[in-house]
Amino acid sequence: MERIDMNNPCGCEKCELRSVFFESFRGDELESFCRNKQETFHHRGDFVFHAGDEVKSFSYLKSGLVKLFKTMANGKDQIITIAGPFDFVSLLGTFTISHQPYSVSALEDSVVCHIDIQQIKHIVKHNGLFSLNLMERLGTTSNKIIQESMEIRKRNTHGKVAYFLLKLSRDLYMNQTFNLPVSRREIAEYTGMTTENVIRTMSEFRKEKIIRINGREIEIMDMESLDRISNFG
Amino acid sequence: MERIDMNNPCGCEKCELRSVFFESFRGDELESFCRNKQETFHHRGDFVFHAGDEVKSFSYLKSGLVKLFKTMANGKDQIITIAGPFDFVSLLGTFTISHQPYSVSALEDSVVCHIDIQQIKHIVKHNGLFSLNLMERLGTTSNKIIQESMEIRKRNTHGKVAYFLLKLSRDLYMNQTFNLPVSRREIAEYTGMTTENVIRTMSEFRKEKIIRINGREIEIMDMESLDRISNFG
DNA sequence: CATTCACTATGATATTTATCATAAAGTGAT
DNA sequence: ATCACTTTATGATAAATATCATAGTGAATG
Repeated sequence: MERIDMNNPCGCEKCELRSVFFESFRGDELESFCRNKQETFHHRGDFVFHAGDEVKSFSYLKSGLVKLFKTMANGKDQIITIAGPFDFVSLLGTFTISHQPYSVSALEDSVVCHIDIQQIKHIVKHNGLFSLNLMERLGTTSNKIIQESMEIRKRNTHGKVAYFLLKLSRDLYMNQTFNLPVSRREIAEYTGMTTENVIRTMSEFRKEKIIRINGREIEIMDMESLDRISNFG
Repeated sequence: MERIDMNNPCGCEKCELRSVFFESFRGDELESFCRNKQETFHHRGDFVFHAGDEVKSFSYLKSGLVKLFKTMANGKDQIITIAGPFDFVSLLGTFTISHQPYSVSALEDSVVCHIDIQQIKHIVKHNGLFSLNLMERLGTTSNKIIQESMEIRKRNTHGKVAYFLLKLSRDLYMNQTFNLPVSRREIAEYTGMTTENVIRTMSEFRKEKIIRINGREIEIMDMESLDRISNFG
């Protein structure tokens, strides 16, 4: 993890969260916000938080890709969700709990923005528009996680893998060819399957010419079939 | 569904949400709140919301027990969570979405409090302390759902059923003897198993003298074993 | 450059879970 | 009380998934 020293700390012109974090600021709130905002850079594989860490900041992903996960008693990880740019890395619990419930680590080189938790609480308390905007945004995030968890749960192994590949293709990369940001083991941790069955399922998709696999590169060749497997499997 | 006419609309002396809904009110907010708050009564089995209904209010459970669920394409239900007194029935999505993502129905006779969504948004916007309190409370709820979903997912069928029975006994009824508020089919919908396997698993627990079943009444006879099954199954 | 280690891959087998079939018991309505 | 319907129950079988074993591949490291 490296701290980023910025000459322009609030150079967030392209930030999708502008509407939440800036358009509702008043008076000296913006200045105070910029003064306290910190960015950290994390190489692929590095941790952003460890489960159990003290919650000091409210954080969101500026660029890259991270996974939120929990390490179970048997040492295996369980992935809760994968977050992309402008997704919150701290979930809502941040407001009530003192220690991170999940670990967060970088799947790709990532930049995370941290806002001091006390400062966020202060702004929420004193700026209603900001509160409302933040609440809407946080609600969407939590809802998405719950939604996705239900979607994956109801599918069989083929459906789970198809759903995951489609999610990457459609929501994250918006392209039918993309580089898998996760290992087969991580897909297993996310979908609740065994690694072997993820590999087997992807091999079957390959043999049936539904996808093409070239190292980390995946091309969805038969979107219709993959969709059918995702919806009926 | 019956509307309740109250002579004392804000007679919520025992409400656990007092701190969120009252202690942060200022000036005429309390009066306005009481004027607009509505309560509805729902008999066991009745719907509180149907998925797809327009979101008009922000709602929480005053008494009783409800389930939040989704009806899938194949007609089967998937239970997201079971909510008890003072749990929110509207999740966070309420702030962003226009239509209910889930159906809600009463497992026991229930009273639900509804606050006009526009009014809630207005208060959030103008009362920072209320915002912060509400956000904390909503965060806890969402977190609990996500948490629970992960807990269930990682268990095998025996572990799922054991976990569910322990949850009822410990969190909801705080007693090792209680009346099951749900059918075996609903346990299946909540845990993602088949009804037959829920029945079979409970029968096995009965045969092994871990639980006693007498109609709807369940007594956990061997808490230690059930705990072991929940934790290692 | 060799070595180690994680990842991908595949087959054989065991286990778990779902499906199908049947029946008894409970529930609500008339 | 009777009928229709749902829930609980159990067994037999099929299907899905996990486990175990083995090996090739690729990436990182000294």
